[in-house]
Amino acid sequence: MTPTSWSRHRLRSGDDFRAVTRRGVRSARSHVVVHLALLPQAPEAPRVGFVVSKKVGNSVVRHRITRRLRELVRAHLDAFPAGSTAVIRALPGAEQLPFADLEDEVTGALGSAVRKLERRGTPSGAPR
RNA sequence: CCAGUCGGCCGGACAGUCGCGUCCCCGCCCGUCAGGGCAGGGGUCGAGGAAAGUCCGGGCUCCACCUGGCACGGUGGUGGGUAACACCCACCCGGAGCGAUCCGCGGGACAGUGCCACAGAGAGCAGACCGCCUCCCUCACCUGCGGGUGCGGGCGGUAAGGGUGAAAGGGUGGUGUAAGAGACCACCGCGGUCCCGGUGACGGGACCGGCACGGUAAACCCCACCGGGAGCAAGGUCGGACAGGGGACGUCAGAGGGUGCCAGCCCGAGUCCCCGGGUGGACCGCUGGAGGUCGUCGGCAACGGCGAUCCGAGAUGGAUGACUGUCGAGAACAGAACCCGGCUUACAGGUCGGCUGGUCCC
RNA sequence: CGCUCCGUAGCUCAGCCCGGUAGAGCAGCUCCCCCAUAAGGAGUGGGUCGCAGGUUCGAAUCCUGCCGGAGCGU
Repeated sequence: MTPTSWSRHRLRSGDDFRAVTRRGVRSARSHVVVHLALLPQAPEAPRVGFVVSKKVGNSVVRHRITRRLRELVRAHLDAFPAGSTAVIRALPGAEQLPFADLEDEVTGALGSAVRKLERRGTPSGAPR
């Protein structure tokens, strides 16, 4: 894998977050939820966004979880289908998890989300 | 050494690999130039003592620029420090402690108003329930014929004692008295005048008064001093998109505004409301400052003057993570968003120093 | 960034301005009525007044600081 800039894979707009969490498939583990969707007009490179709400902890805890998630997503970028968009949401208690366990939860949830997406067949996000 | 008290400092360190943000250099790409872009390489720097809560004070920016009175809010011993403060330092007073030291919203209750429940006789120009005492009346008893004692009743005196209460109109001791009482005396307290010390809060002394004037102002209030409003989403530059319609008031005899009201002064040709539509980009502000360190001088200190030296974040969906190794070892609270000075609150562990009390040794 | 409001019984709220007794409705429990249930009637328990300091003789109430929860403006 050629070195790439992380900023190409970032998800920023609130509209994109809403589109993925509403139309995409969802797969959960005990401390993490993965939403995945194939949106129209999406670029070839997969994009990922994070949601860590205030219920998870204070600012330090939320930042630490976001950094860990970003780090392990960067290591597993090739696990995301081309052209897909993902949102990973952390649940309360995630800061207690060792990094390796968090990695298992995210990759496991991502795997089942990909299978769900393939079973659905047609690209989701089609207009109603 | 033990116990205590006050203050300062640290807030895991080092090394390696991968990864992120700012800035600089190189490289590559676009462009006629100006310049712009990048996924490559190298270097530099990269959260806190509270970055927090947003409780005060300022800087900065804008508001047609800001005066006076009222209202509202804040501050509240004195003197300093400071850009300023509700902060800091020193001192005074009161309280706690053997002490070092700590705590105090610490002006005014003879400008006025209000409140002081329950209990209690009486609670604000107070008051006689029990008690104590003089005198008078009835009755009984004793008698040395002057009177005395006792039960009951009455007119009074009395704030020493009991009892109520947070608080009962100076305290303690004596003189005095029928019993009592600042009625009188001593000391203490209180008030006044004068003298001395101090910049001052205040302290000390002498004399006089002779007790009159309870508490509450974090109750209304009075006094002194302070406060124009909004906030970096301030404000500005560039670029882009769209669609306009209706109503109210007004254009110098002037709507409206100067963020409470009135007056003064000033600005002034547009202002406000409703329906509908569009944008929601980039850049500046943006970090070099009441800055840190060291020396020296002034000051009890807070702090200030001078000189030298250093540059220590600047994001914009918001940068610090992953793995490994070593070390008196897995440790706390916690993440900048315009900046600074404070306050308050949270906090594992460690470390240094001053002082106090006790014990032991020389 | 700038503000506002609210924490009182299991639940929904009074009481706070102007300090002395904490109260209402529903719910709960006991009894009556009824063959039985609901309804109705009578009675009854239950509150660190969010937390901690302070002012006062005395604080749910006044002051200060925290904690938690809603909401508004830009």
